[in-house]
Amino acid sequence: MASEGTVKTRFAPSPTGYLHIGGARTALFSWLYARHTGGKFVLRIEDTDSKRSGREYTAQILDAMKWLGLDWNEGPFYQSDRIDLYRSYVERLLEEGKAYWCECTPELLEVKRKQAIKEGRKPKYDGTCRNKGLGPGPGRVVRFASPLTGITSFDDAIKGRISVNNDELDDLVILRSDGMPTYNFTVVIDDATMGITHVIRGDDHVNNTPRQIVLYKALGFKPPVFAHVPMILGPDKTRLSKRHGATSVMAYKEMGYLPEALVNYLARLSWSYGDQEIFSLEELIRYFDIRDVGKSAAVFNPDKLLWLNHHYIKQADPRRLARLLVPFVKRMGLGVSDMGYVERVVVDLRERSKTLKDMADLGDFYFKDINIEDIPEELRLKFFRPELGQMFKSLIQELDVVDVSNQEQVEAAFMNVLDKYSIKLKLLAQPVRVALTGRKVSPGLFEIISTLGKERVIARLNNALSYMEKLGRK
RNA sequence: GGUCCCAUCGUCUAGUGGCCUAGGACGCCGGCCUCUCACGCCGGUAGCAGGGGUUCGACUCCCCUUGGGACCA
Repeated sequence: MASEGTVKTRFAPSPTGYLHIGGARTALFSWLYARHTGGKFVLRIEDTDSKRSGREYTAQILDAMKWLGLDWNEGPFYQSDRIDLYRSYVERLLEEGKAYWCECTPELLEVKRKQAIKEGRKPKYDGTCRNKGLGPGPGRVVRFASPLTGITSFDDAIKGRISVNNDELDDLVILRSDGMPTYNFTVVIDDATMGITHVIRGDDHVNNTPRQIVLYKALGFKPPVFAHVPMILGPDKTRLSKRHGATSVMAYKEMGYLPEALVNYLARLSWSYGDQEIFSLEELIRYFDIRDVGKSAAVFNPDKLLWLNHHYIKQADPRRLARLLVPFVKRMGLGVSDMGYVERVVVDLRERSKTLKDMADLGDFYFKDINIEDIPEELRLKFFRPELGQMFKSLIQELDVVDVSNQEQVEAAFMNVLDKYSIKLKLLAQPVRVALTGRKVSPGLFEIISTLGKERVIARLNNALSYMEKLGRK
């Protein structure tokens, strides 16, 4: 029960698919505005189109909302539970003469529509049944008697004042012949009866708004504040869709993105706070205001999201990162036992991993044995030269007597070897790296050695050493 | 087609009539750091769609054009 003046926003997805990037941004703005004003945020599932709605999608949407951290104060409400309510309002409009039964068949309407277009007239309902005084009957629908003259306008909190001539408005169907209420009608009933004060939704609803406002008026409801947020576009400047790549929120989770990165990125699409790019959730709540939302559409930029993700990976608490990394490691078929170990791995890897997926890929060697056969032959021949054998042997001896968990001691062990043979670290570094990781690119050597631990390190160095010796004998 | 909306670097944006020789960020390019790759740091590249007004003065206000988007089917 919202007291007078308390903000109440909502997010009302229809469960016809996953929660996508655009929907998530709209939800985020609604949520932020509610949190910013100390108001309430309602979740409502618009599942009246039962043919296209799926219970599994509803669950997915709720999961995605939770993952993003967008919690709701009321709901989720399901429109399918409210059919009787909608019908009672249809009934009321009928009784008050503000709606009427219509027997025009879809086929007839289609003919008329084509005719109208041909003659250059607007293809809208011609009001044939408006004054027939019809009652219910098979195949009949209920239409709202929209005002024929005048102007409907509203002050959009983002776009400014928007006006439309009432003669542009159709006598829209509010109850289908199958007894189901239509979208434009149910939204109005829901938003009004739920006490929504600010309807924050996608730009694509601007044209529906005047139709809804005339309904509000006919029903005696006070229209809420409308705020239409601009679309998110793909690189080709058309509405973001699957063909532009991943658009489902949960797909980003699967790809190894952190929710705070996606939230931060999404918040900065059509919204800004001076020059600031990085926002904690607390800052977003503190600074967000619909007044600062821009009017124009924004192109989704995966590179910038990736940059933000990397930023948050670098910032994240290692314990949390370790926990989040595990599924990605397991997905590669590798096992994880010691979480303390994973934490150290994560610290080694985070500077150079933009996603958790990257981290798992780059750090596979922490979680599996590196046998000689696992190392590409090209690398073996290039780096495991027989003349390095002595140095490897010496390095193994040095490492064997220090505490490798201490990076300074590891470094000192290397220095001893380098001094002994009067060589630069450069000469030894890549061969050792390849021996330990099976690849040319990795975190710093001393870090790796510390993390891997003496046993793994010496085993891998020995593997490389015997390979060198074998090569030398040939 | 009709109606509605939008328009600053490639992209996200700051800018609300003089602070703009248009700022920041991503990306890109160059440099430094360096055991590889990164991180980091330093520097660079690039924009007010076009045309009319209004004004002493327009990125900022108005109009038109162009371009883009959405909705209605």
